[in-house]
Amino acid sequence: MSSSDFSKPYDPKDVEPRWRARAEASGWYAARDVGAHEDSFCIMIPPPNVTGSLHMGHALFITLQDAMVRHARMHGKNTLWLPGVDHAGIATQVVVERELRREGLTRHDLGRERFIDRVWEWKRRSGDRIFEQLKVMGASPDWSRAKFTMDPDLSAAVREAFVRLHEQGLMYRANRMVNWCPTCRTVLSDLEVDREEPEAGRFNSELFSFAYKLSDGSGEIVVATTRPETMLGDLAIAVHPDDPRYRDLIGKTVRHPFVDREFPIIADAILADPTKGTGAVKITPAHDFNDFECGRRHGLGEITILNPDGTLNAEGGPFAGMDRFAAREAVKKALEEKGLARGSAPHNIAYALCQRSKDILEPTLSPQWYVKMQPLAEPAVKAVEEGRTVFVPEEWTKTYMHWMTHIQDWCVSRQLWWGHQIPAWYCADCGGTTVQREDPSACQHCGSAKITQDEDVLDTWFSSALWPFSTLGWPAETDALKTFYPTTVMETGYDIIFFWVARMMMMGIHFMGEVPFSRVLLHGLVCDENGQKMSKVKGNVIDPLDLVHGATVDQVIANAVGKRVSGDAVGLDAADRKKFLDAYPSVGKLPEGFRAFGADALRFYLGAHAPQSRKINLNLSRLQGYRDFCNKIWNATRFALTHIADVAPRPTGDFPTPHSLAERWILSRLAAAVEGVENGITQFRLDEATSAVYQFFWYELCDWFLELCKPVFDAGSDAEKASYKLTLAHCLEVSHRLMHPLMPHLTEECWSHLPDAIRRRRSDGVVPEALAVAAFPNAGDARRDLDAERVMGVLQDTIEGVRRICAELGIKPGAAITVRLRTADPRYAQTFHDYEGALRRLTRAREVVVEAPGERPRGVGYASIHGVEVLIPLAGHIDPAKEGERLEKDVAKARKESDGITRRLANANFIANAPAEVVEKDQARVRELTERIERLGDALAIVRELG
RNA sequence: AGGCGCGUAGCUCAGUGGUAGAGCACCACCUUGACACGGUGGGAGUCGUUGGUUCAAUCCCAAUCGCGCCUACCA
Repeated sequence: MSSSDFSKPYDPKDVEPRWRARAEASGWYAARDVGAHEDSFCIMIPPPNVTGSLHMGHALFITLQDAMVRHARMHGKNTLWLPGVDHAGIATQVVVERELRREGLTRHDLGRERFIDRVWEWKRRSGDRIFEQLKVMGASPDWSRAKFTMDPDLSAAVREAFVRLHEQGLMYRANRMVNWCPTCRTVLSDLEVDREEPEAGRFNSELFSFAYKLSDGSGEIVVATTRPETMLGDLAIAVHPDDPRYRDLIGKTVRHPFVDREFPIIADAILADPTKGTGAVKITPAHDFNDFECGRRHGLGEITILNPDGTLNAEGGPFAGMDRFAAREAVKKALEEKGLARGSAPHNIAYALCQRSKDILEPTLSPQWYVKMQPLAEPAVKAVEEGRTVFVPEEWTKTYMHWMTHIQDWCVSRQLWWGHQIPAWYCADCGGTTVQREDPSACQHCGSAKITQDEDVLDTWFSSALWPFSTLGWPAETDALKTFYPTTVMETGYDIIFFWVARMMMMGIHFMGEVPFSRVLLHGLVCDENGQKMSKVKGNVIDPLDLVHGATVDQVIANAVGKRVSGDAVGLDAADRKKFLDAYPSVGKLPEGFRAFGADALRFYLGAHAPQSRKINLNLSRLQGYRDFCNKIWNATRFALTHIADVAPRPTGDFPTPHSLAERWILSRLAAAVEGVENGITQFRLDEATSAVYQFFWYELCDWFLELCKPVFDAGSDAEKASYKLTLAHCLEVSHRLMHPLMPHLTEECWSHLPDAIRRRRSDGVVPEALAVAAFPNAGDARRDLDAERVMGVLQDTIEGVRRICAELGIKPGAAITVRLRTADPRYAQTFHDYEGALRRLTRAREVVVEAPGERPRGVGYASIHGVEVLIPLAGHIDPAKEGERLEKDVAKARKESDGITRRLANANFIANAPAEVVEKDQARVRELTERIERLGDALAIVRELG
């Protein structure tokens, strides 16, 4: 067995790579194509971009999905987590073009074929890097099924989908207004457009006014624009029909000052708004969405003035060849010179920017392919209305519905080279379009061989929309599809509901006849400590791998601002450091830099946040806390192993028969933890799962049960020892299985060290090869025992009471004290007797005496807990002033609580309306408090006499 | 402009119609043979503000302030 020697401190750098290697050599994560859907569990990994490297968003989805997947697998489900990467059209092409630019080349220098070869080469070089990084995080997908959206089979699925949609009249080509990016030289879908709002209190543009002279020489009409250069494409001026300023001008024409053109002043109540600008709008049908509509309404035609690169074409007349921004200034200047300028005013517009290049987009007229959305959207809306697909958290349902019911046709063609080329061929002879599955050799319509394929490729999201079934072999009717479609869960970020989730819903229902997944789980964004989105510009990006492997603060900052330098972090300046430290104040508390927190600690940390919160603000000191928890698990296991090597086998198929109160108690708490984790994982509340297990393991198993084991191991009878050993070993073993979906590496390592006798066997009696393929804990592993919890609670509170007296009276831990416990309850008395050794050990008392209630001697530290009186005689040592202060504090606390409840009980309306159990609980509590106050009062009186 | 979300301890976050919880941080004590990446004890919040519903509101409703996100428009 490859395992550590359990050398002292926990070291993830040692543990994690070893288990990663073992997992890779194993078949643990393989799913089976059984052809039957029952008992299957399937999640499709949201495919990261080939260009990408691991970021916090990936780390988060790996944590959430892997926990669900491991949990399902351990429950014996036929579990498929299918990994893959996306070709990410624009993103990848941009990266490769950037690389070319460093060699002084553009893609046009290479030509389409050689450029695509180049991208493939780049993909081969770096394409699997993201998988390696997923492995570092401990992800457990079925690697043998890894897919790439440009694989031959997935490309065939894309073409099949395109052709079918075309045959069904749902895929069509149209000449419409689109958002054009002059830098990327492609059209973008509405979703790929970013809006840049102006900063508060600042103007980002100006509204420039100028006059058109009327053709008949009778005057002029003044229009206003933020884009003066577009006037070169103007074909009308629109005014509101009821606007008295312009009513008489309707029907007249104006003369263009720079090109030989006359055009009319028209009435358009839809577009013209008398309250805006001058009330007269210049109409540029080819370069504005509203103007285009207006132009169509009035049959104005369109004049395109821009080249694809954003320079002006021949229509620009004297301005032809100029860049659009240069042309803007030139047009303004020319208008001034002609005496047509009418001033300008500061103005604000929300620029439409390219998501990739950040360039300002130009609305342009262009022929593109569209998918008709309405017939696809309707069933997808219905599916959610009927609950066949459910969103968690459910408030996203509204967002989905709103978008789906206001949906526009989807522009799916892109003027790129990297992607799935559109399977449409245009005939030079008859002008017809041939769309088919196999590359045609002749025009479908006239038989001509002079056909050329559409140059464009499909939007990346088109192939992504098919992901839940294209990855399972569609369009063939495969066993994989039968087994895993519809998938169980789709887990992803809320930021791609429209891009991806909605489109998968539509395509899944359309092509498969069934929703692609029954639950959509949406997680939030991982942000910096102050809640700011991570970005290179802000300098607050943290690479999860730095957290896993450890790094100096400077290295992390270098990554954050994108100044990754091998070796030293050269080039960092004070501003970079300040930006980063402002974003992460708690880094100041990590003097030795970032330790290797390990993938398990990072997973546990990410899992500890409510997944449905919109933001997860990265807090490094909290992460450190979970790293400490890993160490705690490590050490507890290490301690236990020194005692349980000879543990007896667990009674067949059941949990140990608990002999003592402490054992019954810890098994009961274990049952609670099992329940908490089970519910947490199945209800998409990993935070509740992590907290259940953290609470149990640290505060119950380690702080109490382990400590209660020690006196038994020291001085118990053989039978007692054997029993405690079994219970301890059992709790550990179940804990390891319980925590495995959250912390796969650490738990594998710890579990591998447990004696075979204690490890849960499979139904065939064989010890599983690893936790990854072991059974998840269930009701057979532990049982709640509320009676044990109650009595144990008294013992715990009594011990804590003694400690508090000692701490607050300043009694040194070494002092030889005698603790007297007085109770009239024989059950408690028996418990105190049974745990006399533990009581001494845990309170550091020399002697513990259990006795019946009686007169109180003078000079004692005193407390009253659950009717148990705790007395610590300290004749000679005690400071009456301190003891008095302590008792007064206790009395005040009890009185305050009691008063509050009494006030409530005095309210007749409360008695009449509140549920009976609430009233009874209150009454019982008041009785207890009254008794306590009485006894504390007596004690206080005696102390006052002394003082 | 419309929609959504958030505002709880110094920080990061859970939570509930019955007078509040965690981790970290803080204070004091303890180097006890799993762990100082530890143990013990302690302090700390008028649950953004104002109204309303209720016997009872941090929780439900309304308004308001502050922050964030999304969608749309912008001559």
